[in-house]
Amino acid sequence: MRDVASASGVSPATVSFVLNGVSDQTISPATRQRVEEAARELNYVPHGIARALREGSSRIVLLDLDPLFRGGGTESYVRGLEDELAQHGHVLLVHHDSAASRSSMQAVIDGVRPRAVISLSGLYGPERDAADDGGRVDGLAAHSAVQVRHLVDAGHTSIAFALPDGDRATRLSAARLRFAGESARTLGVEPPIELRLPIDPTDAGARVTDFLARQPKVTAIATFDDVVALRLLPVLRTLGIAVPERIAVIGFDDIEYGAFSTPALTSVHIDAEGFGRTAARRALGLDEESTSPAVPAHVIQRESA
Amino acid sequence: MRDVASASGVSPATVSFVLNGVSDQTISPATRQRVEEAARELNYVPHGIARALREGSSRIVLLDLDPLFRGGGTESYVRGLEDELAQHGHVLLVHHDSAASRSSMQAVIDGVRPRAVISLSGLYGPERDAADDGGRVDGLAAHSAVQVRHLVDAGHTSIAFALPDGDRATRLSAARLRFAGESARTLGVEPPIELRLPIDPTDAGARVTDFLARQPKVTAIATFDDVVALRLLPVLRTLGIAVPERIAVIGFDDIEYGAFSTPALTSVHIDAEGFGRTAARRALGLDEESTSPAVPAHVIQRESA
DNA sequence: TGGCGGCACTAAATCGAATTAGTGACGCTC
DNA sequence: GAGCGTCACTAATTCGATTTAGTGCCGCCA
Repeated sequence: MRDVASASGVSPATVSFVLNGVSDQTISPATRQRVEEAARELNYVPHGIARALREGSSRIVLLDLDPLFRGGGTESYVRGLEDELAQHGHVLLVHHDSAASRSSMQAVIDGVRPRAVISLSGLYGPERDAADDGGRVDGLAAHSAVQVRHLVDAGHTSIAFALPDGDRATRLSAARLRFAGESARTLGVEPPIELRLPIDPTDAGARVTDFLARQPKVTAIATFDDVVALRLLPVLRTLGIAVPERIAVIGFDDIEYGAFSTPALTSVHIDAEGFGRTAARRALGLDEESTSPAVPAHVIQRESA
Repeated sequence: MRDVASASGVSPATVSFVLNGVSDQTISPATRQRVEEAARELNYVPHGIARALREGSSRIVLLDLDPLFRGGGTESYVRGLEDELAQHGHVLLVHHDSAASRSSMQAVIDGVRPRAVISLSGLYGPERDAADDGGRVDGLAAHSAVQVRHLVDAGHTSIAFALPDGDRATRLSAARLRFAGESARTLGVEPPIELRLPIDPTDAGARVTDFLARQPKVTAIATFDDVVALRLLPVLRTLGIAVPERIAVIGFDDIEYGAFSTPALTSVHIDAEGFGRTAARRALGLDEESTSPAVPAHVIQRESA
């Protein structure tokens, strides 16, 4: 900045005023132009660290991402966040919160002094004290409702909810199951019955056979996400269970491969990018938290439900 | 820091000396202890931004991650990086380099002044001017060789290399194809013939039928990764092509689901976490770049090859 | 012609740590 | 007992921007 100042024959303070467009300072057009030109000439870029020191926080927004959140629209969510932040001169950085480094989050925060932290990690616990996620969790509830409603509208009254077996995504899938239960209740049907699907297709087949024997009234399965649905479909096929005639299946996320399964997977499309944008705007304090975002979800109707 | 200084009755400089263990300063044990205690008491954490300003760069290492690198061991790679960096007081932050924000990378660098940047994005172009990746690319070449050698050792002399159709991962898959070609040549067989596999299984079936009609001598297919292999297997099954009898298939990455396909997928296991650790050590200048890391790959022999 | 207000800037403090150049006190030697 | 060296610290500068409190100059009015 000092170089720019001396190149344009003014003081560093003036350069700062010009480059930041400080409104309560009067700068003559001539000076303004000289400074701008000098800055361009020397291709000056503000030193983010110095600025952060003075301002108290950097222009970085931190996303605390649990491996839990692989897939499930997170990629789009990140894209939305990043784009929107870039539009306001901020930058998104992701901290991948592996179990080993759980404690490192504080170190990261102390190290970068981010403008805001968006934490998806602690979001599904009972406390919900993490930063605002752009309504993505609330959206999840609303979107679970869309999934269940599609089945109920089609006449199903006894529904199962399939989620992955093992402890990889327990908190998130527990939340989804809860949301599904709530919306079922609102729609006047029984809450979905939990069906944990093992990874091994043989085990899964046994599990499904057993499940359907115990729950003969079940005619539809909503799944945790499309990945589960795409594992479920071949299992049902091997068992000779017709989809959607005997059992209807609806996924969640609308991933690419869903269109190519047999039968093609009906799913719920979620505008994760929109949630990302909202989260960004809220993190920067541009939107009111209270205004609930109208990020819609809709059913992608294909063959399986 | 000033608080710690006055609490322990010394100057800020002394606090800095104590807390950073500056070696060419003599501090009396008594003082040292008083300072350390005061720091603990006030739970003082160094202000990363201020430190970064003084030192010229922050204790952040930036990973520039292209969506290209979804999967394929990247998750483990990140874990390895993060763990190793944490061990040396550094922190990993990931910049998700979406196409829209390609230009934002410079902004990020100016904003955080990272200690090092590890860029996987530009790594497969002809220039290779990006930062050291811990030998992951070179590893990729070596590991491609492992994949091809397994087939050659089993007596195959005419090999295909299956990669995803579409332009999502072109640069990376082109590199893999090249590496496979090189190792085939070294082993004295013809370089693998490219087979692009469309996502739609029907299209894929047609493509494979056509391919095998044109290349009747092909008896084995090495794939870009396990995901491609897991798409290929059902396609071959539908076409009535016996695996591994008529066509052997070997994947790459050793993902979890590979053990549960029919037939179970033979694959190459890669220690991506090890590459991450190496990349971290190199980024911090702890290892020589020249010492080639002995991060091994080995074949996970199952049924498909 | 003295005083006042506004314009267009500048000087200097500030953010929090790291670091260089000292400084006072003490011990030791000749 | 003057001089030197070591020990155990401290004062003050630095990093690069932002920001507050001025300052000099000009014009205008009484």
